[in-house]
Amino acid sequence: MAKVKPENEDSPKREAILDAALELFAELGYHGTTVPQVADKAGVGAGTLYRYFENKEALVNALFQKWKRELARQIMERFPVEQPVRTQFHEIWKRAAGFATRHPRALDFLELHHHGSYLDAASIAVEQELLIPIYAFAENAKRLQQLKEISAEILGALVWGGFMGLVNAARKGFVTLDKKTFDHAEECMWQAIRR
Amino acid sequence: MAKVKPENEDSPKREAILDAALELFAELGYHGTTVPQVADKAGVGAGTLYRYFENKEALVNALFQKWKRELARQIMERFPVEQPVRTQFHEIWKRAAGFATRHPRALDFLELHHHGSYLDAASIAVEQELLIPIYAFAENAKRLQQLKEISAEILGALVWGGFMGLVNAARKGFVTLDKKTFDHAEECMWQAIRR
DNA sequence: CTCCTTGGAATGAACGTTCATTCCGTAACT
DNA sequence: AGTTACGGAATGAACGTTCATTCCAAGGAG
Repeated sequence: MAKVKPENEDSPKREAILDAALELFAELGYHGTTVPQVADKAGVGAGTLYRYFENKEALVNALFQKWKRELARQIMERFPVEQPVRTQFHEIWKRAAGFATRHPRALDFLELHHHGSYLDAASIAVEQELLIPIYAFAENAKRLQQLKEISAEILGALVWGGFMGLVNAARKGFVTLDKKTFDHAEECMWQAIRR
Repeated sequence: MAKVKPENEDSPKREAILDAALELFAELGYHGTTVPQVADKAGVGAGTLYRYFENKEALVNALFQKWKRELARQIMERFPVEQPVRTQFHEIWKRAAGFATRHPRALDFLELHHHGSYLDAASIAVEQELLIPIYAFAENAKRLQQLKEISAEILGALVWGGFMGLVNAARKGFVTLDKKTFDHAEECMWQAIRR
């Protein structure tokens, strides 16, 4: 009755397709990846993919929203609202680092596709889910006179940019993403934004 | 007999093709841009493009090397070797900011294509032209006990990442790349790396 | 239990389209 | 006239997508 797609959520094949697409899109890009390639890697027929996603564009948007939301969730879930600002920053950095080591492909994919004319309005809107609480943290910390008197947007861009710079340097083999690296980098970026 | 290309350097058409390719590759990506699109925007026929570049891949590699070298040149030319470390850092940041405002498309392009399976060995090697002097600056500054005792690779990744984070935030409209923004960001990133 | 029917899930060869590249007639120069 | 540069139609390969067909699990009939 209500079922439009065969298995609207949670289907092993749907997950296999999303996993295969994540690896290929992250490595080859959206236009550099072919649909049969995704189907092959997922172990399904090319036609099957169209039972789960309307087309290639719908697939990349589903993938983008899935991982952007997952990133936002892992960073913001049960955020220690009552803790000191420095502790909160440590928590954000630690969670981002955890995500980077658990899902390196997902970060590559998000970074490579965060602009892209094939992203629809829903995908662009999901950006906000991560940004709003981050900006809220920055504004609050500034009110407590713990951060520099600089716009939350600039501070956020520098911190997130520094983090992604580290991830990119790791992919090129210039650094390794171990605990010591993340700890050093966290201290640097805290000095960058603290008052 | 020896002339393989009609005008091996400096030809108005060659430059027009490179300019058109820069805009399109930066916006649509390598695989998302078609050769006739580049030719149209450059105001030449599709066949003409192949008089100046062996194929699409040679074009994107020429473009990558051109702008990566130009970036390295603008940042490192007549570097104030005798000045204090803080002044040197200011100079690097100022030059990078100047490049970002003069050639925003070039930064977008380099950022979007710095991984990419179509880049050849020569393109990858050009990365070193910027990295080596930057690391030399960091090592020297550390020897003078002006920077944190953290590997030059990490410090470099954070500073460059922060800078690119700013540029990306500007493309999404979260910040504007005026002098005040760059000055604030410079102070932040100096705090990030200073001892 | 075995056989037959049924219908949704899955498939991959085939389709129309689009792409990178080539080819060749024309224009521009020497 | 001879040579080189140019443009854009032509070409074959590769793409995203479709659809006629196969597969398979479940259920009813005997």
